[in-house]
Amino acid sequence: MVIGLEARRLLVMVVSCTVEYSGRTGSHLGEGERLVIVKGDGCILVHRGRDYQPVNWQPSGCIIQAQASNGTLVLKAVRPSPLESLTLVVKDVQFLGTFLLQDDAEFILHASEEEMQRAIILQPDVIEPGFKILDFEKKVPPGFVDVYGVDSEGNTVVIEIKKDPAGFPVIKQLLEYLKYLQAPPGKKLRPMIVAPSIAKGAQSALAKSGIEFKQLTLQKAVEILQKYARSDQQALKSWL
Amino acid sequence: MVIGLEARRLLVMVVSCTVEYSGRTGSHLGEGERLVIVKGDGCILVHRGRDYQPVNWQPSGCIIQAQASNGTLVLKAVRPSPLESLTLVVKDVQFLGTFLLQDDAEFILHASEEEMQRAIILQPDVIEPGFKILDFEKKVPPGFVDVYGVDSEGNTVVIEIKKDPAGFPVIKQLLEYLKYLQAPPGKKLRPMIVAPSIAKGAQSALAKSGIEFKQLTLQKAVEILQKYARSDQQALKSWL
DNA sequence: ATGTTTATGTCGCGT
DNA sequence: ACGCGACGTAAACAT
Repeated sequence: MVIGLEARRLLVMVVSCTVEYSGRTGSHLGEGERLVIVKGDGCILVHRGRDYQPVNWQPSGCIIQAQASNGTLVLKAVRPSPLESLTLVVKDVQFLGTFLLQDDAEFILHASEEEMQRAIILQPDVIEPGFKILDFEKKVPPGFVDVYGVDSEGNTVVIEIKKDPAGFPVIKQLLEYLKYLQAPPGKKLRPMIVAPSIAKGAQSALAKSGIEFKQLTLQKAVEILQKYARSDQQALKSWL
Repeated sequence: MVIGLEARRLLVMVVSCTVEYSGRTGSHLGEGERLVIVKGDGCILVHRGRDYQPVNWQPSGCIIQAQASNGTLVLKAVRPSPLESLTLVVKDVQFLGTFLLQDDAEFILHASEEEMQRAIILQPDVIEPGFKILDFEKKVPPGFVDVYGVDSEGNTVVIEIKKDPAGFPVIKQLLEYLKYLQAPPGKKLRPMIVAPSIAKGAQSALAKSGIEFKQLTLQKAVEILQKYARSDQQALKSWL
């Protein structure tokens, strides 16, 4: 008897089983009770009683077959490339249910770096009075300059934004960008890192690099966004 | 009314809910049906109908509170450090169950590097004819030499094993080990990397370093292990 | 189809 | 507690 793994349906079961994995490497898990989830897109998760991550799994896009014989159910999930297979031998089913999840909502992730950028664009003087934006996501060969503008005296300001404490990598990255940028005649090129703080060991390297640092916390950025955007505050006002 | 989140128990529910996350960054997910899992160690997973990974989650070790009011259940999972919170507003419960998973099995992951080492130890001439093992996991100040032996001419061979394509780090590591090793008088010291392949940019560095490269794939290693070990083939013969 | 980069990565280990 | 590297990382994005 073969269980029809209903297309588009979510299969949830609590079972006693063993799990074998073979592929990029291999694993073995003896008998025990686990929560098994099979999703409609052909991925499978085997969860134990603790830990965020499943003890065994197979990502979406693999072929799942199930067959029962002699009172045991064997679930097999094979991923074509890279070739790897997950095999569950189910001895005992404590719970089994299938669900059709009605879920059309859009998932919105607020990338804080993007919000910091938006805050600077909306209110450039958060950097310093008189700062004007010329461009953002400006293309240079190694990547994109987050914000590009001029200060009150006409000097070019090149801003790299970091949501985390600014460390060596961002210093290196910004120095790389500078190779492809230059200030107008008689003006200076002011490289600047905008971040909530400076990483522990990076203070002296930052000083030596000639890069300026301007503190901007996510909280401050959010305040600015709130001030300018009356709509879309729902996600923000539920802080606690 | 507050649901008692039974200690050590696994809570599984299929609900219609909204999810807000705020912490390292933030996210918003409108109403829809999802599978929610709360484990005994205080982690929470919100799964949609597709994809291996949960759409929202909180790792283990966070404080989970639940309160019901006006027909809606609010689940909150707060992680102290880094401070972040996940909030579910549950409108409708399609399924709810709690389970006590009896699971004492040990999870065994076959680290392929270890199996490559075992294959070399079982059959040293997989490296080259006449190669003899003197020691493995041999202690040197910076770490452990994977395999240590002599070739047919009495030269000392120092082997570092990598399961992934050998890159710069392993070259550096092996060179480090060499500082603490020396060949017998009149003999050579032969550093060697054993790996399935050489990483993209590492070819020339490897040549310059004076380190030899011997290809050994996991598959070849497994073949050798199979040849020598008649037992423990169960995990291997169930392919497909 | 393959390679590269990101991530609310998570997790384990060493200091 | 913090920093670092590994992971069967997975997934998105570019080639």
